[in-house]
Amino acid sequence: MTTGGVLRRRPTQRRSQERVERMLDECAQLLDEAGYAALTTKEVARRAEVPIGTFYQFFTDKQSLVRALALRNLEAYLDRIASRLTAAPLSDWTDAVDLVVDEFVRMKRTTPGFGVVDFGEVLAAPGGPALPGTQRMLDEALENNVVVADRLRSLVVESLGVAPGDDLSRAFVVAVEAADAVLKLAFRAHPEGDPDLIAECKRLVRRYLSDHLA
Amino acid sequence: MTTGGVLRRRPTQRRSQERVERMLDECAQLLDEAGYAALTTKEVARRAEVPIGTFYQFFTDKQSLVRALALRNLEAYLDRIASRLTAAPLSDWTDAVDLVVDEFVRMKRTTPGFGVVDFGEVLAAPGGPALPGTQRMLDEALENNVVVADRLRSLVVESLGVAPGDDLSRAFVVAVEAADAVLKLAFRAHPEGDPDLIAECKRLVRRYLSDHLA
DNA sequence: CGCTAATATGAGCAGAACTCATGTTAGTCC
DNA sequence: GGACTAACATGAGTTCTGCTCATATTAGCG
Repeated sequence: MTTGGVLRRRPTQRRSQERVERMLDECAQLLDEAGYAALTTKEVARRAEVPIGTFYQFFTDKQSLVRALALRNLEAYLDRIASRLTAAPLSDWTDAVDLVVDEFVRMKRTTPGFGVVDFGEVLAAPGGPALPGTQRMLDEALENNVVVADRLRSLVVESLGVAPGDDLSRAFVVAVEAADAVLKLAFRAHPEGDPDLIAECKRLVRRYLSDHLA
Repeated sequence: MTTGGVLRRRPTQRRSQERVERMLDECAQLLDEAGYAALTTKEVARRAEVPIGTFYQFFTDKQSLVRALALRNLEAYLDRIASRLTAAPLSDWTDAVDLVVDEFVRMKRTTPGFGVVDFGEVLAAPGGPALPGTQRMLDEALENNVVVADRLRSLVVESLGVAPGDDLSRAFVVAVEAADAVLKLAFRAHPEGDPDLIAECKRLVRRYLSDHLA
């Protein structure tokens, strides 16, 4: 796990590494139980059996905690996609859509706190939405979904051997953003993910990408 | 303005009505300035020149404030769509996509706090995401985007005279959810809304809906 | 003019995020 | 072993936010 610049200090000793991991686990649990608004640093610390001071040794912030969790989930997701692609390469690009969506659904069902992967507001740069003159760029990779889109694109392109067009990058970003939204809706509508909405999500993405990949 | 069951008590006298309106205005301003996390009830009250006690006379909650604002924006949006449709009926359903998206962009540019129209987490039922056994249903209309989708569908169907299929309802929900996500991305990428992403949003929706409306 | 419901007000309470001064351990070089 | 440094541990305390509530004032109406 890389957990980029998310932590205040990276734990080097075994015990503190375990503690950080435990805090992330409990954070995920609490997010699934009561949502972000009800998430409490004290409760996370209490459940992880860690004093509150230790929490703030490693996380600068409540957001920092959630961001670190999102990053961990995101990497787990991409790793699974990558390994499934190398295990069984694709014959058709439409299979890639199924694979990517199904894996999302699978992780959402099994991985606590997986719903936080996007979480635009929280994960974006601090200070809230675009202060005047700030103009956050796409390629600054502040957006989680943009990162996912980029990795997915390279994985799929590699596995299929397509010519990497320029606008393919943007197309993937759009597709990921849209699919993410529809899948989240599917899980808001039904705890296990509304099957019809999941199917529609695939149809949406296939329809949209067919121009670029057919 | 209807502001459903959002308020703790509906203001009947002129002065309090103005005060509630002023609080919503300042809320919108603050949301655009610093985002939801930095939003403070005290600051809203201070700017609206209303004591904090008065704030809680009308709003049960900080969320209640934001929900009321979202509702106000949402109704303004739908009203504009409706009046534009009656002013100049559509010849082609693809025009409806342009109209709906362009109007969204226009309002996002001009109306403070318009970004809050969806705001899944915040607007959803209190208690965070689906507690075990709760299973929030789509047709409970807790989802703002579902309301928007339904209204848009009836408006477009009416203006075009299409046969209202059963799955058209779900298709509109999916389209609205996806379009909303992509448009928000467009505004995160560029303060005025990235034109390429706006164009892609239209393409996405047209592609997806063509099965249902062609 | 009196009566009721609506409105007004801000000190104060509960609790959350986060700090910091002080103590303890792990690793390393001699 | 001992000495030294950097990583880690700790929880009482500070600050600030959401929100309440007892009490005072006003609007509308017969």
